[in-house]
Formats: sequence, C-alpha cells, structure tokens
Amino acid sequence: MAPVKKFRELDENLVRQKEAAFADFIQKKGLKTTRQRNTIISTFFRLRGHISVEELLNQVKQVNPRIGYATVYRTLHLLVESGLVEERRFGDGLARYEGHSDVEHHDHMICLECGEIFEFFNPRLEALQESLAEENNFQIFRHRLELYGACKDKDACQKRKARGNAAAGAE
Amino acid sequence: MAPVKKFRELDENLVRQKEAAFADFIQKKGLKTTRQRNTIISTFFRLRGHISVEELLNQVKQVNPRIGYATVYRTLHLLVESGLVEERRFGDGLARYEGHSDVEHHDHMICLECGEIFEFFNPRLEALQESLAEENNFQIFRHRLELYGACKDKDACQKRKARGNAAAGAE
DNA sequence: TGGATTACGAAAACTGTTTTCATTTTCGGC
DNA sequence: GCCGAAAATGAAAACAGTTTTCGTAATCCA
Repeated sequence: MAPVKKFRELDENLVRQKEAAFADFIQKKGLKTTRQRNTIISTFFRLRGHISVEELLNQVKQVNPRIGYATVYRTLHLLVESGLVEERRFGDGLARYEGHSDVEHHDHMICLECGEIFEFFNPRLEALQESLAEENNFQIFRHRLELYGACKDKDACQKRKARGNAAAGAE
Repeated sequence: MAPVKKFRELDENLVRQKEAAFADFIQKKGLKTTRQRNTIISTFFRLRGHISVEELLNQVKQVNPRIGYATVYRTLHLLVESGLVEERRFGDGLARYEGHSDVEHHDHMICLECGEIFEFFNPRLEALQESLAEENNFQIFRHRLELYGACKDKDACQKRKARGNAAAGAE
C-alpha cells in the first residue's frame, strides 16, 4: 500500500474526529448547529495545507454557492477558538488556516520559488529556544519560526509550480 | 561613562552614516532630494526600536505638520528598497520598521504583557537552522524567529507598561 | 532660468477583515 | 409537531491599514 493511500485513510478518521470535536465545542458553548457551518468545517478539514479564506470559500461554494465570506470568517474564528485550527500569517497580507496536522507543533520552510510550504519539527531547536529564553529571563508561550528560501531540487520545485499548487501543504 | 550615553553617541554617528547612504541611494536612482524626505528619514533614524507608520508620522508632524501618510509610506518603501531598513510584522496587523541596529541580524522576543520587543542573536540557533535546511534540501534566504511570551521579571515588565511605552524597542 | 521630471498632499481607491441589520434557522419546552 | 427566544445567515456597509490618483508644487540639469 502506498504511503499516500495510507495517509488518506488515516486522514478520513482524523476528519471525523475533528468534526465531532467541533460539534462538542459548539454544544458546550450553547451555539447552534447549522448546515453552513457543517459544510465549511468538513470542507476545511478535508483540505490539506495552509488554506486562505478565499481558497476555502471557493471550495465551499461548490457545495453551497450561497455561503458568503462572513460565514466563512465567522466559522474560522470558531475553529481557532476551539483549538482545532491555527491561524498563520506568512507576510503576504492574508491569513492562512491550518488544521493541526500529524505533527502537533511545527515550524515552516517556505519556498519563494514555488510557494510550497513545508513543515518540520526539531527538538534541539525547541530546546535551544527555551534555553535562550531562560537566559533572558523570558517565558515562552508560543513561537514562530519561518525559513524563507528555495527548494534546492529545482526540478521538483518547478514541477510543483507547474502543477499549480503553490502554497499548498507538503504532501 | 554610562553605557546608555555611549550608545547614544555611537548612534549619532550611525545616523549620519545612514542619512548619507540614503542620499546616495536616492541619487543613484535618479530621484530627488526633498525637505519632506529628509525630515522623515532623519526622524526615523533617530527613533529606536520597531516603529509603526503612525508612530513615525506623529513624530514627523512635530517637525512639519503638513506631511501626510502618503509621503511617510512612500519614504519607508524607499528606505526598505535601499536596504537600510527592514519591515517587520508581528501579527497585530500593522507593519513596523526597524533601522538595522547594532546587531546585523537578530530575532525577537515579544512580551505579551508589556509589549516590549527584545532582540537577540545566537549563532548556534543559526547553525542549527542551516543544518535542518540542508537536511531538507532547502536553501535559506532569510528567516524569522519570534518568541512570544512574558518577561519573567514581572516588576520590570509592569513598570515598563506603566511608563506607557508598550511595543517600544529595547533600550 | 526653463522645463522636464519627480514629489507632494488630500482624497479616493483598494484589500482583507469585521460588523450591521433585516431575515431565517435552530432547538428546548410545551 | 409547533412556539418563541436565541443564534446564525447573507448582503452590504463599515473598518483599518495601505496604496494610488490627480492636480499642484518643488527639484535640478542643461
């Protein structure tokens, strides 16, 4: 079985888990379940990578064209509040949203050639940050590390570009 | 001689250097020298820390109240283009500008209590990032690391807050 | 000093996001 | 199953930060 296939299967379970967790959150907050919200969250959780509001809205509109920006924004805020989704800003002026992926916390490498965003995690890096903070009498709540540059494997980079999925998550 | 004093003196030389460098840049680009631009850049270079457009405009207006947002924005773009200034975004939605300080490259710790922004640099951290990029066949052009958290020395933190210079640069 | 070129400032435009408001939907209690 | 309070929706307006436009003014080289 190809790893990709396996990943997809796992993902589907994860998606259901998240939908359930969100339903829980909504109920605990005394909010209501609506068709639009369900459409938006299930669309979102099935998308991979770092999704902009516009990307999400486009997908959502394919299911229900009457859904507008306002509802998507509002739902994304709820998702963030629920802790199921994180908001990121990579400096191109628009917010991107990321359902927690396989790795709980991670940092990013952003290829400026093809727009691909890779995730990585390194414990030594985390530890080093902690010790630096310690030295400066600082307590870290969260951090953000982004490496901007280029895939060295230009072929792959260019291929990705050609496939037109710039800014999509690593797959 | 107090370190602060010394720093201030050094700074004044640096400011002159930068004004000259900018004048150079302007000339090489075939642009014109204007009173407004001079006011803006010399005000900017004399401010410390991570300056927002509004903060800069307020200062500038004390010298020449007729200068407006447009000119400040335009001049800041030129400063960035000249390489003398870097634009930063810390996620509060507004751009901040930073004249290169003593340390050429550095990262940031941002106190969420008092808004203070500390700069730091650590060669091991840089090296570690390089080796991680290498492992992933990635070439880093630039990076950004921000630690969000709190000064552990709450007293100092609260004092700074009381002094009302939240979000000001380390001094 | 003239005149082409660039810069200025005020206001309008623009972008991404949030809010408003009138209407519709949800859902616990009957 | 229906009522009604509470919440959600969608279209449009509002908003904040930034950029552009446009008519006027300043710069600076020949």
